[in-house]
Amino acid sequence: MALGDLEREVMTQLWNAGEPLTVRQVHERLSRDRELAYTTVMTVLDRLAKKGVVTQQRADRAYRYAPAQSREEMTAALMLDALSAAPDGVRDAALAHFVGRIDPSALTAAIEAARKDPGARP
Amino acid sequence: MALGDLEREVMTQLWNAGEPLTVRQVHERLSRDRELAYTTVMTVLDRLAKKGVVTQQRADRAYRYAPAQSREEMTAALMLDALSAAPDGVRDAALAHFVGRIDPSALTAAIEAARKDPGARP
DNA sequence: CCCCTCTACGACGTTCCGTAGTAGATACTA
DNA sequence: TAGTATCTACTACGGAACGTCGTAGAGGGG
Repeated sequence: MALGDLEREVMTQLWNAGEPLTVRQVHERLSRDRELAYTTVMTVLDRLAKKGVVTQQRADRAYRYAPAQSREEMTAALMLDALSAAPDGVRDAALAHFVGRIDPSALTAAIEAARKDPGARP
Repeated sequence: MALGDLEREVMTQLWNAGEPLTVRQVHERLSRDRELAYTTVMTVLDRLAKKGVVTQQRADRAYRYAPAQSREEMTAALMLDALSAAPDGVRDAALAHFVGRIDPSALTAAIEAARKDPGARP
């Protein structure tokens, strides 16, 4: 699921917050950098919810929005999407190209981390 | 660079061909499956060229179009884009999630292939 | 009762993309 | 040489996504 620029900024706020935020809270955080109407943030959060990228929970009168996935999960999912777009015969070569471009030590660390963390299985 | 559906189909034809193709050739190949105006294919190829995803070379009167990158390279680049979109602190965890989801043997094969093939260095 | 805060819904401009037509240049052919 | 086929260049149009916001209406607090 590709996100727009503002949608990504909003997601960043939600991820950084670590807890569900209201529209107002997101708006406040974004307003530190840019000037944006309250309803703009509301629309974006609503669209993100309809895409399933964030979840809405009612608390008091206001909704609270939380990311449906962690930033790591979503990033990994996007990488997988890119890889799956290639046909079977190309995937191995594509994967080789990919690993050829990332820091080898980061890769081995990631493999180690993945091996001891069962939290990333389909 | 995200591509549309038809753009991706055109790229597939170019990649499969293994040599630069004219608009007419791409049109013929696509016409085996679907019905499409010649100029539609031309427009798509032109847009792909403007995006830098394919290169144009004039041969005789007609342009010949070739992919700017191999399919493996483009796929790897897209994966890298997804990874780079995450902020520094998240990349390692995202990478761990990613390697946790792909076939481990495919991964080790890719590492092996990347190690002995110098063709994927920045 | 009035105001403040929320959500719901609609709207508008821009950009991207699929799709295609027309015009004009060039080349081949009868 | 006149006509026809082939190419590119330019324009266009409709739909979807997205950034951006306004208004209407419901409900709580002073």
